[in-house]
Amino acid sequence: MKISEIDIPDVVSAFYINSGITELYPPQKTAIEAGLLEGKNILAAVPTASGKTMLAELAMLKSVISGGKCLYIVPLRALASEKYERFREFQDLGVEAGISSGDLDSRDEWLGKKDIIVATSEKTDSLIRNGAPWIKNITVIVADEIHLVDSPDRGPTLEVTLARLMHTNPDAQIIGLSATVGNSKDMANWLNAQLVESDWRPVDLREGVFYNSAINFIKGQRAVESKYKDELVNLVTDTLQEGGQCLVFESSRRNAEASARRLGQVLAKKLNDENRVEMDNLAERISSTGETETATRLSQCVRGGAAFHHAGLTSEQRKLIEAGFRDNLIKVLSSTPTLAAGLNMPARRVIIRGYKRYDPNYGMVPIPVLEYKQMAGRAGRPQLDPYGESVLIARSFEELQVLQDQYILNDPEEIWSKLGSETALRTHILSAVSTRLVESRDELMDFLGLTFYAHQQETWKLAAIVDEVISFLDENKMLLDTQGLYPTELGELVSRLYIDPMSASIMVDGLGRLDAVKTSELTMLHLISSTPDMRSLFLRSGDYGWLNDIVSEHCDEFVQPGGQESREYEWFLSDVKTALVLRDWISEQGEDEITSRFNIGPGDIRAQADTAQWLMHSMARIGTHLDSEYTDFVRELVERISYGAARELLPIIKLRDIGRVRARKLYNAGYHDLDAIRNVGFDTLTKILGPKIAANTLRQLGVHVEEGADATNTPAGKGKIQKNLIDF
DNA sequence: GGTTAGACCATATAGACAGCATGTC
DNA sequence: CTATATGGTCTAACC
Repeated sequence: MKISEIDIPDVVSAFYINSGITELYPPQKTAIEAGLLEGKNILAAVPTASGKTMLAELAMLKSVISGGKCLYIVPLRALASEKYERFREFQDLGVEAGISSGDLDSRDEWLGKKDIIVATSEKTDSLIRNGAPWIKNITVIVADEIHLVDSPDRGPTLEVTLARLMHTNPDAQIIGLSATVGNSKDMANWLNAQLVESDWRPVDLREGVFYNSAINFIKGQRAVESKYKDELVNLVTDTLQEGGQCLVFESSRRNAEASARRLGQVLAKKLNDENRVEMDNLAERISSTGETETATRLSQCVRGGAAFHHAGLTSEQRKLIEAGFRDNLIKVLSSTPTLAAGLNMPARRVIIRGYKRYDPNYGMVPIPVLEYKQMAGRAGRPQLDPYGESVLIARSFEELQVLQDQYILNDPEEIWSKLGSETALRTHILSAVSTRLVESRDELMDFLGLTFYAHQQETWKLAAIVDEVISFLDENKMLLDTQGLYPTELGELVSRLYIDPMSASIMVDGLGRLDAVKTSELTMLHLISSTPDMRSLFLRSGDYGWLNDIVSEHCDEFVQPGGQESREYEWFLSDVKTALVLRDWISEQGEDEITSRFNIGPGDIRAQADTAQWLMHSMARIGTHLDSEYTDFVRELVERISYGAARELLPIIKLRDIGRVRARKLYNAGYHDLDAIRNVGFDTLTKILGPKIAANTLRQLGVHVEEGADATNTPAGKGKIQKNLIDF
């Protein structure tokens, strides 16, 4: 089927034809035959890279051009950015795209004016809770990676949000995009959608298991030369010699880094020098992302054309690595499952080394088939690779057979709603009551009847948990359970802040008991660290001793001292550990000190600080609501977490270009507030901040700085020349 | 004497959403 | 209730 033959506006078909797409992929054709362009709901359960996004685009563009408005729901912020960048290309068609996720909002005034809005599922939920007026105008809803309703922690949000949208916008077209799963019919049934299911891929995928110097496919073998002792190195060089790239999936950060190091060491000697300059530049840019061990190690790998990728990297480091891999400067990327789902990062050969993952309850468990298929599906770049290869690694003949049966020949699991958990229901019941979506228990059960859970199981199974949750919310004064269900002011606040009602309850309780303890930074940081919304750091065996010392030293500062039972006490200690990272952060400890002291990555510091800031902000709002005398202290901590700075820097740190480091320099030089800085001469300030920043700072404060004053003092254009060298 | 393969033991364990109001080194 | 890869250290075997 050709683009020109389908029922879409001419401008749309012209857009695709101009970008070189004239023919539809088979799954896209099937979707159109199933009514994609006639407003029918569609569930497309097809492999990655088989044109899912474009399938949704066709329906969205058709709708927008006749005055509609679309919502594109994704599971990850990074994916939100990726889709947003793509949809911005529709600007020439007069179609405006917007984005809304925790860290990015459309620069333009209001999402209401946008035609296609990309948002994460939680952000969508939050927008609904906060009553975004444009939601009712939505005509097309796309749910990307909808199989994630199976996820225990985030699936419920997705299904409740979709149920709610179906409820408020019954005429909207729903397009679900899913990986291939065992029970896609169930999901299609829930969405009242036509099921489009296909195994078609634009690049041939060969799935095999490496054993005894060869990749064993179901039919046939491929020998791999054993040049080195290291099997992984052999597998990688085998593909590199052919001109392809490799993606290696590992089960832990440590393994990901170790593999990248080994690969980098070998490849450094083998790589020809055609990209030497660019690679060294990339390595240089990576090492300038921070003076941490992670940055050093990563940079070292990149010099050998290898890299690792995991959540301990800062987002800047991740972006550099992703770009480096796309530009083919990095030949092998060794990654934890960060890259397994979502981002578009294919490679000719995917090596799945860690097919088991540690679970504290069960030990090492094999990953689900669904996850294996997602990783394997990364193999083969459309148009660039003649085929894609995925390789599992076996250490024995028995393992080889098990892996073939278990993964290659096996079908993905069924997905099951995880809405039946107390945690999930707590937040969504509060939301439904707070927004007046439901005003009684019966209405609540009716609403829950629209969820995926209800389509798989009987809702009466939920009744007992629903009762428990309602009495929890009632006891904690977030709703009134009288003749019906009514929200309290606190309940509405908690729902809008988007925190777990359990966290709110811990905060309310903690704020009420501050008078009884010696209230310090640590008190507050530990309080938020003890909420379920904060993911506390892993407790290592060596931590026990020194954490104990700190705890006894500060024992009068904790609102919730550790429980008696050893398991409870361990949780307490890991909360304390988390609080200590945050305390170091707001005490201006260097990144490298924190990362080495706690053995975490630089990205972890940022992630913990981000969450902490959100929770501290929430606690400030709750404090205001309760008229707590500690509210000002909490607000100050919000600021400090945001900048990672001590209290005394707050007056000056809000200046643009001035962060924790430069503010400290200014402070130590004796400039403690804006007035003091305003009165420093340009020359003096230049000695502290350099000419460029000094000039900008003074201009922000309304001081006139002569045009070009900053440029003259720069060693004539030197910076620029170097930059060019670096960039090209 | 120096090197290396293999045994033994200690150690550590994936990811990432949200509020709010605008800009770090 | 469930595991295992890694890397350091030590020992035995080897040239």
